[in-house]
Amino acid sequence: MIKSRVSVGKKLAREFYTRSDTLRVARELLGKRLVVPSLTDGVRVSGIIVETEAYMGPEDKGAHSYNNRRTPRTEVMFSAGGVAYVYFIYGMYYQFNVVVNKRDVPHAVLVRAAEPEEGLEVMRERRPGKRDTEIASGPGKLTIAFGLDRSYNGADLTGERVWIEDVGRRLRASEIAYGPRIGIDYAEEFVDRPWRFWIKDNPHASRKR
DNA sequence: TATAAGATTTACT
DNA sequence: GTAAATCTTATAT
Repeated sequence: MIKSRVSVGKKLAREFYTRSDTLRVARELLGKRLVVPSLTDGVRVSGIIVETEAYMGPEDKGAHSYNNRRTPRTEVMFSAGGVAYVYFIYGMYYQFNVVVNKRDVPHAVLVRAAEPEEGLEVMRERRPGKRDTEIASGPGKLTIAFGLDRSYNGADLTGERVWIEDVGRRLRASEIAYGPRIGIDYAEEFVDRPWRFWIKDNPHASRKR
């Protein structure tokens, strides 16, 4: 059996994440490759990011860091961009975020969905009975498939545990769709802000609501 | 200490 | 379409 092969990628540098235009970073993460080498079992999994959401505390009522709320959970968002923010939600799921912007500006981008590339067999085991388009088509599903848990909170994305790389894919504006974020009905006037981005017509994005 | 709600998914009616 | 699963965090006694 022939091992599937993927294109060579270039790990995104700190400067990609520390930019102050968080919405732009959220858009530019589309088409990039999320890589988890999984040092424990030696299996490397990766996939192309196809859906993101921007969270821009302190102004954003949908963000955990709204009004600069600083707690043990939100602390990592106050770091300079380029680290992971992983938190547990609904008693069942982890969510994987990328911290963006300068130190003390608590912005983050939630990675909501990915198209699996490397380690597909392992991901299928972690997501039994699911079609390939459902393996990482949502933020909770993605963390299960990629094996991301709380131990990755605060991980440096320029390090060796988890990172995002450029695969030379350049998306046209017409290939990017946007709309309101999901699951933040409590956020009042921020509910309808079109801060969710996905690759248009990509079957690996989360289902429409 | 207690309570409510959550950046979700799944199974079931 | 509705609800259960299940636990951390924030906020209020």
